[in-house]
Amino acid sequence: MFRSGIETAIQNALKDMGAEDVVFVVERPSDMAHGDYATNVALAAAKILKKNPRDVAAELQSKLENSAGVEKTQVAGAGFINFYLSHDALTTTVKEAAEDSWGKGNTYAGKKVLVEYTSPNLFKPLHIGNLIGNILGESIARLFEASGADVKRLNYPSDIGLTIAKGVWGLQKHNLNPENIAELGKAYVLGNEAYESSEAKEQIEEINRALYAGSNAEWSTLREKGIATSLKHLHELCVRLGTKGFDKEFFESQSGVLGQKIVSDNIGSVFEVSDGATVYHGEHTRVFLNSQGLPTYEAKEVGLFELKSNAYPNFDISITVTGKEQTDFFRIVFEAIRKVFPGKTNGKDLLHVPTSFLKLTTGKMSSRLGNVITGESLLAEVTEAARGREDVAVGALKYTVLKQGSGKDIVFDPEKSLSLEGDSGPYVQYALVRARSLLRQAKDARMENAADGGRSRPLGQALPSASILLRRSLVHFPDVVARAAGELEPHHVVTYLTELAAAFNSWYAAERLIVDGTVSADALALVQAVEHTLHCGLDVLGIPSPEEM
RNA sequence: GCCCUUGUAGUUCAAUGGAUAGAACAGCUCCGUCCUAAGGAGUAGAUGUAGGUUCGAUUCCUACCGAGGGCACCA
Repeated sequence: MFRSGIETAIQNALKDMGAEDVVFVVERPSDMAHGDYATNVALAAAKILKKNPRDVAAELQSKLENSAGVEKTQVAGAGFINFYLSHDALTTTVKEAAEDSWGKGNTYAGKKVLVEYTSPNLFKPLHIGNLIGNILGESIARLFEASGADVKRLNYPSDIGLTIAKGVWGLQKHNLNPENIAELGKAYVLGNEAYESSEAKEQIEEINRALYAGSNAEWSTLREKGIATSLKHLHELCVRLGTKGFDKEFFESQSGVLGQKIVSDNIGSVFEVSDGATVYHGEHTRVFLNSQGLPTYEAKEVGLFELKSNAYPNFDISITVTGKEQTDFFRIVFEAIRKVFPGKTNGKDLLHVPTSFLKLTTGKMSSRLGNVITGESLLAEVTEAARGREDVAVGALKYTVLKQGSGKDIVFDPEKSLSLEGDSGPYVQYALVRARSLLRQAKDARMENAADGGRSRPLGQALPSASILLRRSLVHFPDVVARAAGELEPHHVVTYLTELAAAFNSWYAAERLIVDGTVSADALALVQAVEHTLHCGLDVLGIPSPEEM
């Protein structure tokens, strides 16, 4: 990593100049013409040293010229110092990029990170919102793994409550089969309609109470069968989406009972009774136990924390990925949890990562259940558009979800389906497929050690060749992964991969790897580096890497 | 009413307080004896409004306008 070397060199130079406390960055310049790294240190130090920024830059420049891997430095603009990597440094990077350790950082080494995501309402058909949470959570889990953390994947399905009661009512009333996922979904929709129209409101509430109490064997059996069917279906869909298995699943039926007890035990210290309900007064007041003494979603979160922290007492970071409408809710609930469990939460991060809403424009999906587009029908629809390739469809879907910052709405037109060209998952997958195809064919070619054509390019002159641009893009992959993990923002990886794929496609159009049955060692190493980087990048996003398309 | 998030090309998204605001789709031009055209090259097009802080603001602050969400027994 040349960047950290440059940072250290700058810090030493600052010390010489008596300006140690200057806050500066070494970053990738927005334009490659400005070099491979740039720093604003002179601009930041100028004020403290009471000198002209360009003079400070010139002074620093002379002290930085011999940084590792740097061929040339340059003072530019208002006082930026630009660094150009040497040919040897790029060659070293290309070699490193083909190794297993590429893109594997250690910024979270030794940390235990819990990522809770997907967490559907069992009985309800899996909708697009569940899919988005699953996609984002999986990528965050993989980013932390790539950064050295010990990651535990957690799923927190809702297996008790009004939703389940509605489903049980529908199963019984309409004599539907709880072991058939389609009939189960239908039962929920019918139950929901009946509840909304108050046709069966009281019956369903009675079922709900009986399920909590376990007092009706027939209803409880329907519930258990439905849960088993629903979970099985969820796990199958996770496999299709490429989610690694969950390490643990916690259920609301467990967290509710626990939460109820913990909240009751903390009345007076953390919670108060108000109008018969047990509440927490934070930024605003939230009800943890309703006036019947039953746990609300809030109390269940308290119970869930107890379950999580008992299973993983040494965790460092606990991440919950859910819809962004719950942002305020979690702010207050985490605050309450910290008061209930000061010892267990001290020094630990409790984070909520909001998922986007998927806003549908006009248009219909071919199969619907109730008024909701199911995850499966969406996947089927996109697979059809992807010429029958589910791996390409999963790539397209995940790319669309992950390409923007989390929590920002995704506008989606089901008629147009998802983009399969340009800035899209298949675009990156296709670049990888091309690289793999080249590597397969290169096995039969003769190897030559001829130097790459860009070697003697005089800096600052002529347009850099496609292969030079490609090498210079490769350098930044580890930084991008580290930043994405630190910010919980997979979209940085998406943006980077698209740029790398574009640079590779330009190279592919401009230059040939195999000429008259021979390949150059340099060029082959470059293709191997690109192949490996694209693969690692897609892997961190949870997007499949196809062999051919 | 209070709180949170958000406003960038016709559209969908980028841009840790920095240099000429990047892509893609749609539009208009080109590229097919050649490693997979789900590709490549070119062209045109954007920071909601008004102030402020700063050497420098899409980014930070204030107000206004627009959009989404939340605010007591749902999850």
